[in-house]
Amino acid sequence: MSEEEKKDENALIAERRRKLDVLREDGNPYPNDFRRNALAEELHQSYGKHEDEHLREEDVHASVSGRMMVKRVMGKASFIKLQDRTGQIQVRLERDRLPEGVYQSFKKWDVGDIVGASGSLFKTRTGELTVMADEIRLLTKSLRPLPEKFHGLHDQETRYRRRYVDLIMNEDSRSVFRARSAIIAYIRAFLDSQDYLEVETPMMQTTPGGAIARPFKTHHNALDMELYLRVAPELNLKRLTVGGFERVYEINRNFRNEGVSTQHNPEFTMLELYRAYADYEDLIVMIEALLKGMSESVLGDTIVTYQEETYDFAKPFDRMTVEDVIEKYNPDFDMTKIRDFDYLVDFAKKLGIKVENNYGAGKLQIEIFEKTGEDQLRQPTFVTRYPTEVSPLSRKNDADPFVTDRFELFIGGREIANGFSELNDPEDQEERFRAQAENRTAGDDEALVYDADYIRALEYGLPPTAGLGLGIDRLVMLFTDSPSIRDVLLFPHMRPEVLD
RNA sequence: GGGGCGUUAGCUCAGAGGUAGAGCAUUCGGCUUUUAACCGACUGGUCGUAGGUUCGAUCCCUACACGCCCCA
Repeated sequence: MSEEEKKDENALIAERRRKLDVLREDGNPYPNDFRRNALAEELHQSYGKHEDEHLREEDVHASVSGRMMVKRVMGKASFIKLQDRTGQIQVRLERDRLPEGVYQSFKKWDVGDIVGASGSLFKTRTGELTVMADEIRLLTKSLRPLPEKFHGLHDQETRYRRRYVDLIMNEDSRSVFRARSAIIAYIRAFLDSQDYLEVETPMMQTTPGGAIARPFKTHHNALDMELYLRVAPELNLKRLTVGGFERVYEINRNFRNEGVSTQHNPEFTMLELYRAYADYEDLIVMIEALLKGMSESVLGDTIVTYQEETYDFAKPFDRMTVEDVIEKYNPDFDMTKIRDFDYLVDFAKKLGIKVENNYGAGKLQIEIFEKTGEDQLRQPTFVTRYPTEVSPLSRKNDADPFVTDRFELFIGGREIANGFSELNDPEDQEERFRAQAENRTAGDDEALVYDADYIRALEYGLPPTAGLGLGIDRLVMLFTDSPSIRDVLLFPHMRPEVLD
């Protein structure tokens, strides 16, 4: 880069680029032959309690490396702090303990540079464990200044767009993503121990299905065909259950072409699992055990605090039916008319719900439920008996075919999980698809698409099965007390940034 | 899609219709146990973009972009 171009650059970056030029003259400023033998946290664990005198007697040698987050120069000696994946460790540099000229070069290094250092451990007057460097090297020159050390990086937009800077600066952010990883690892261990098989099914599909949602469309050039990004893996996972994989799960991305909000990202992560010879009641038991174990494992406590509310995952969760919820939160509702179409239409309209002409009593119930009850379900609550009309893949209840053997789990007013006994009667499924197709013709572009191969699979025989979907992002929000889904996604969807 | 708020130095933030401010960072000097190190000096800006009003706009008005929050 010419001096001319450097002038146009931010002065701070230009200054560092000049330093880089000097470093290049003396060799490679990006060496890859330094090897550390200790991590910050290990050293604090092993030697944090030792007295200075004791450390000096033992003469413990350590090689550490990481990003230089603090640099305090006091004439001929300095303290720096290196940050590695486990934390920070202080290093002391004294001019006269280092080879000729090293200290002079070090003074030109910047906060943000990646540095490796070796030396003996000691403790400072204030008791901080420190490496007294007898060797120190610059391992990567950083050209861009980090945010200010005290206030850090606060700007939400920059935190999402430059997640790398956010992760360097904010321990809170790092711990959210460690928790996310721990949650997913816990789920895998839990399911693997119960003999579930983890599988991967296509994200690009010719027929999107498995959920009532609008898909993203894309195009395959060589085959010259339209493809859809999946809205759910459900139908494929049940095909595998037909194939004899009696316990399967997939943890991966779904894509839904909807608005973006604090609760919704266009791509999000779901756990879906299917278990043959089980029903939705078995799933309810399983979720309670899963969430209890997860909170113990990830948080070390079964009490989860989210935005000033607390939820106890050690207690059995509340149970209500959809109709119970409508009754509880609509005191003026006449429950003798809970399935009366005309009454439901009037009631819905009074609530300001836009009633489409293909709505039946079941859909109207759900609209009223969502408008008046959903937000109120703060404590973990299984809501059961979802109308058949809005549950096209669920098994009808034997005693009451208006509803299905289905539940959704709500925590903090939000849907976290959705599960049901699967509909394995191919003729019933065919009728449900037809009804959905009619909705689609009527203009509902979220309705299910008729999937003839899925019917064919059911015709071979899907064993009695229970299936569950669990929203990982919302679960992570809950466990990390994050108000926005963007806080738990490493790279949340953003409109493109204009970079010149 | 509608409403509200925001966008000023690398970062965190003040500011007022009349030559743009602080702290930290940078640069230079000093300092061999610092902890937001300290002391001294200096530097750093198309005030989101484009129009408009005005003698004069970063400030007022309009549109747009991006973000945050709420609503559908």
